[in-house]
Amino acid sequence: MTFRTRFAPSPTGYLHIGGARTALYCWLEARHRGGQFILRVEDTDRDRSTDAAVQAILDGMSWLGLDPDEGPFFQTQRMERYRAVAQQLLDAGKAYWAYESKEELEAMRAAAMARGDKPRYSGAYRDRDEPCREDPNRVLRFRNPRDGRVVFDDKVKGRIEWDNAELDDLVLVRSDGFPTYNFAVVVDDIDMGITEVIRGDDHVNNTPRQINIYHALNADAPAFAHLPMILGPDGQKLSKRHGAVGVMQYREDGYLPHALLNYLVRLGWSHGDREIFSIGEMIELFDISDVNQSASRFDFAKLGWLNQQYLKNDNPLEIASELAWHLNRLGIDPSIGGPCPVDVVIALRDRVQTLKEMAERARIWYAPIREWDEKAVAKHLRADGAAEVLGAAHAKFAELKEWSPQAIHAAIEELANERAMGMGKIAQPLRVAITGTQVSPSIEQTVYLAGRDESLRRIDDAIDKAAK
RNA sequence: GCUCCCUUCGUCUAGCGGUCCAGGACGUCGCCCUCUCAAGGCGAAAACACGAGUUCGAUUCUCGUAGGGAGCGCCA
Repeated sequence: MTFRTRFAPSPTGYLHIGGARTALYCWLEARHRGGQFILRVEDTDRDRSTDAAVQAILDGMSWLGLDPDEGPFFQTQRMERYRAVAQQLLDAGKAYWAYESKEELEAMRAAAMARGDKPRYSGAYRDRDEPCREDPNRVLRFRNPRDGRVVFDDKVKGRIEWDNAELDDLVLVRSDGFPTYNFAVVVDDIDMGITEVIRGDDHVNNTPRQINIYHALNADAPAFAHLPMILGPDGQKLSKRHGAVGVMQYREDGYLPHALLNYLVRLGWSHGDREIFSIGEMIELFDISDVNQSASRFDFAKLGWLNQQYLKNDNPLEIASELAWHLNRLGIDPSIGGPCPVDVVIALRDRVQTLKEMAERARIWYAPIREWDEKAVAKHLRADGAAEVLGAAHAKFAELKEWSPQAIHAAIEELANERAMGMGKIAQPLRVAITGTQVSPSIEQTVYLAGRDESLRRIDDAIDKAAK
C-alpha cells in the first residue's frame, strides 16, 4: 500500500498558521516516505464555507510551495457517495434514524450536565426498531459499541485508550441530508486510501468515534498523528489579536516562504542542534514520530531572525524580485528609475529582518527626502567645517571616473587622509545629506545607490541647508 | 461537571537511568569590530512544576498533586 497523507481544511477563513504547519507536516511526511499528499476541502458546512476561503487556502499553500499530488477534492461533490455509505450502514444495522428536535437534545444535555455527567445523546431511538418516517428532525445516528475499549497508538501522543461507554451515538447524516464531519472524513479517508492522518490535536477526541466507524465499515483505520497547538506569544490561543494569523499576511509583512516554513518545521520538531533547513533537508530528516507532544508559542523574534538568515544567504537576484513586489506596494516602480533592486538587497539585507522593512528603507533612493531628522541636521550638517567637507566631497564625486562603491570609498578615504580627519567626520555629514537621517548602510553604498547626479544634487541641497 | 492530553532556561528545543552542578538556538546583557545602523566574533545571566515511589542511581520509569489545554454540536 502506498503511503498517503492528506490536508483537509474547512474553507471558513484564511489558511492560518496552525493549518499551515499541519499542511507542512503532512507534505513533508508524504515526501519523506515517497508517498502522496492529498488536498481535500471539507465544505459540508454550507453556512460557513465560502469560495473566497477556498481560494485563500489554495493561495496560501501555493505561496508556501506545498503542492498536493491530488486534489483539491471537495466534499460537497461527493454527496452521492456519503448517501450510499449511510445506506450501507443502515442496512447492516450499524446506524439508525432518530427524531429528537434540537430543543430536546439541548434539554437532554443540560440534564446530563446537571447530574454531573458528560452531556451525551441518550440513545432513545437506538433500539426502537421503528420503520423509517419523514420528519424534519430526522437524523441518522451511528450505533456506537456500548462496551469494550478503543485503543490506538498515536504517532505523536503515544497510546491513547478510550472506553466505548464514554462515547454516544453521533449523528452521521444531518436532517438536511448532509453528512457530518466525523462521517465524511472516514468515508473520504477510506476512499482516498489515506494511510496516515495528521491533524491538530483538537481532533483526538473524535478519533475513537471515527475508529468505530472504520470498523463498522469493515475498513482498517489509518495511523494517526495529532499535532499540538500553536499558541500566541502570550500562551493564549492564537487569534487576530496577535496580528498575523493568515499565512498570506506573512507575505505582506515581508517574510519569505522558506523562512516561514523553516520556522514552522522547528515549532514542535527538531533535529539535534540544527536550526536552518533547506526544503530538501526537511524532507530528508523529518519524521512525524519525532514531533513533540506539547503546545508551543509563536515567537516573532525568532521568525524575524530566520527570515534575515534567508535574506542574507539566498541569491540576491531572487530576493530582489520579492523586494520589487514590496516596493510596488509602496507605489515605487524600480523599473522606471532609481537603483537596481539587487544592489539594494545587498546593501540592506544585513540590516533588516523583513522585506517590508527593506522596501521602506529603500525609499530614500527612489524618492526625494521626505523628512529631515532635525537632530541629525544640527549635529552633522551645521557642525563646524561640515559644509566645506561636503563641498570637497562633491568635487571628488563629480570627477570620479567610475561610479562604484569602491571608487566612492576610495574618494572618501582620500579626503580623510588629505585633511587628517576620521572617516566619521566625513561619512556622517554625507549620510545626512543623502538620506536626511544618520542611519543608513555603509556610506559608499548609500552614496552609490543614490546615483551620481542625485548625490551631487542632494549634497548641494545639504550645503544650502547647513548655511541656514 | 465528565473524558482525553500536556508540563526542561523568557521562547523554540536537546536529553530516550549514570555521559547533566543539563547542551544548542532566538531573545536579553557585556565586550570586540566600526563612518551610523546592522551584520559578525567572543563571553555572561537564565530551566528539569511539586510530592511520593521504583532503582545502587532519576531530567529520564510509575503514581499522585498543582497548573495548562482540548473535547463533550444536525461546526469542522
